[in-house]
Amino acid sequence: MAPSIKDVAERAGVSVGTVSNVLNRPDKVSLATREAVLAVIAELGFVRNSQAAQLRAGASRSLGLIVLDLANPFFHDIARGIEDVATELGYALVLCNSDEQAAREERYLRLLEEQRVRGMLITPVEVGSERLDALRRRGTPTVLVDRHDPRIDCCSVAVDDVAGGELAGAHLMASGHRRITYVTGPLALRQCKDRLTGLRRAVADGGADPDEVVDVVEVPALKARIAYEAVRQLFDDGVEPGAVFCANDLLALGVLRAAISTGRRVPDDIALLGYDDIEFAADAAVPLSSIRQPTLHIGRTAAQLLVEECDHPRSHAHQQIMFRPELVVREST
Amino acid sequence: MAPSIKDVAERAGVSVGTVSNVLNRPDKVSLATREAVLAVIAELGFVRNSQAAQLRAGASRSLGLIVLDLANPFFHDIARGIEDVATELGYALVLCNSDEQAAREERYLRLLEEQRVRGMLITPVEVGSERLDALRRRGTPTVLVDRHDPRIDCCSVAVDDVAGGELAGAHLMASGHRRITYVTGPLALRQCKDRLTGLRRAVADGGADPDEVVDVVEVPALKARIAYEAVRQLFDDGVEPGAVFCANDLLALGVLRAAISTGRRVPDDIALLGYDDIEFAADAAVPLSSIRQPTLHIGRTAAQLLVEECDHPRSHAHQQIMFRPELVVREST
DNA sequence: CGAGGTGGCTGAAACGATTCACGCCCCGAG
DNA sequence: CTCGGGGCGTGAATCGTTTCAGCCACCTCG
Repeated sequence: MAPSIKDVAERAGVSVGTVSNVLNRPDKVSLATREAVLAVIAELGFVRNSQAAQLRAGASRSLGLIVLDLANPFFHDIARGIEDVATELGYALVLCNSDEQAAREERYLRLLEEQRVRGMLITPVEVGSERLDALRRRGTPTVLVDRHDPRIDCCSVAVDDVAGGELAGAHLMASGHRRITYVTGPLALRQCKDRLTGLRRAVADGGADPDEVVDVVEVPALKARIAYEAVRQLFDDGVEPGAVFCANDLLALGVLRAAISTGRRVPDDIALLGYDDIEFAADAAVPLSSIRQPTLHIGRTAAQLLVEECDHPRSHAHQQIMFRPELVVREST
Repeated sequence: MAPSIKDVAERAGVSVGTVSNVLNRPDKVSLATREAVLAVIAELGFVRNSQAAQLRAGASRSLGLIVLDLANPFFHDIARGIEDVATELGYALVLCNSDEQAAREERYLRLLEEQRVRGMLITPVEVGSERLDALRRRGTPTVLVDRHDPRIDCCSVAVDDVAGGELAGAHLMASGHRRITYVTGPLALRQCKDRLTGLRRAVADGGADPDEVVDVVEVPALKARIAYEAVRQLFDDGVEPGAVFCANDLLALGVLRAAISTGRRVPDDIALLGYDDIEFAADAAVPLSSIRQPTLHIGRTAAQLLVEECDHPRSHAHQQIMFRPELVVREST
């Protein structure tokens, strides 16, 4: 089949040990031999079998990443940051998409553990997964991404959603709004709830009563269409929200569509603020103001923490890192 | 370190062969032994080392996929289709993102070959890559995705872009437009060129002169912002395109923004037709008509072809499959 | 009672790369 | 001339799993 190091050795008239040395510590081999071996490698089209190498070495040079949804620009950018750092530091990244299904997550966890990844980055479908815990106990360094789990002791990188909500609230208050509609996905999601908490806190800090200022419209999914329909319904009911803060940009896009399709002007009739600052936000019919999360940075940091733990397991100390989001003002507010 | 099959065997008081049998052909082992072994496996937290298994087996159960840009919904959906089929058929998928950089593609090709993937799915940065060719010659089954290369003999799955352009042209002609602006990325890209070819053909088929009907606006990148600026410029120059066909939805989103921000009505003042039917198309301020490519189906088919070749290399015959796109009419035309 | 079968299990070989203790050769110093 | 040492190479052991020839005990049937 594919030529092995042994075939190369035979053809070049040297021992397998020497071929291995050419590959891994060329300075230990005389120039003449090295060149002869390299010539044979090229001639035979030899490609190292990394499974065998890693089996012998006892540890691979790859990291596993399991995200909830690669189609989501938020996770996509995080993955990108992780990949960049992993590559820089000489690790390969195996990218997996759990699609928010525990069964898929479970399958990937097993797969990655069987492949003996050196470390794992994961946004778990639900915190406290048994399999994940087992993986950690068996000694695979693990970093939680966009999640914290106070019960388990490991590194994590997340974003302060309460602070994001505060940023939003402060911005809308500063623009003079005294009635703010919060369009959100299920409040059972921590992110959605935290952003509301922040929003109310900012309103209170502005000297107003959150209960009077903030109206909540909870929709069952973080999708543009759903928000569009919910807001159309609002309009039909005669409600005219002067300022809308959305739990993510997709919802905001839906609200924008509802406004534009009914002849309302943004930001004149309705101020609109999103969350996440996805790529489409800037290119929407009215460029959206949004709360930006430092996605690339999150990814980079997570990868750095993980590699640090992989490379220096003894001296490593777990860290829980919390990033602060940032307000991006465009034309919708 | 991690317990091996040998540790399990010792603890259970059986031979390693028996443990392996419990894992791989449980019917060959008596109930009592099987249960005893499984109990020890659970107790020790044994996880099979698939590197060793695959080394011994001489072939892995994983496929490699290298796409140009995972952030692009088109590729994302294709990847999804591939992943689904791979999983169904018992293969794992290793997902890589070349980001349209030849160097990254090259690196991933090497990585995947070293990992001995069983087969490869790829949208090459440029057709005729040396390394890819070498990989094929060395015997790794390969399927081209969204590309054809007449010079090399392998399976491929693509979409007929000329047909897509025709669909667009016919639709706009049928709506009574006798002046069509084609907003496109670099015509050096085959897709952009083919879609134009199709558009002109449809115009000719409709009994009109393509040179009179079709205006081309070529912009340097397939990005919303660029299209927005180009169309604003058009407006400033006093040009009023009655119908715009865009080489992809991102461009169309940019055109839509230009129209809305200048008070023009879609579709009344400008009919607008996109390409790809990305998720955002349906939720744009004015839901976009678009040409849909059967992305999931492309992915599924590509994976099926590849697995077929992997599983039956002797009887396999290469196929070049071409899908036809489909017109989706919404509110923008 | 013996031959033949069969179910259940054993143990060693093999996969391909890495590593390391050890040999060989040659040169220079004493 | 001898001894020591450095530079190059060698080849066997090793990683964890799978596979397969073969062994044992027991059963069945003539």
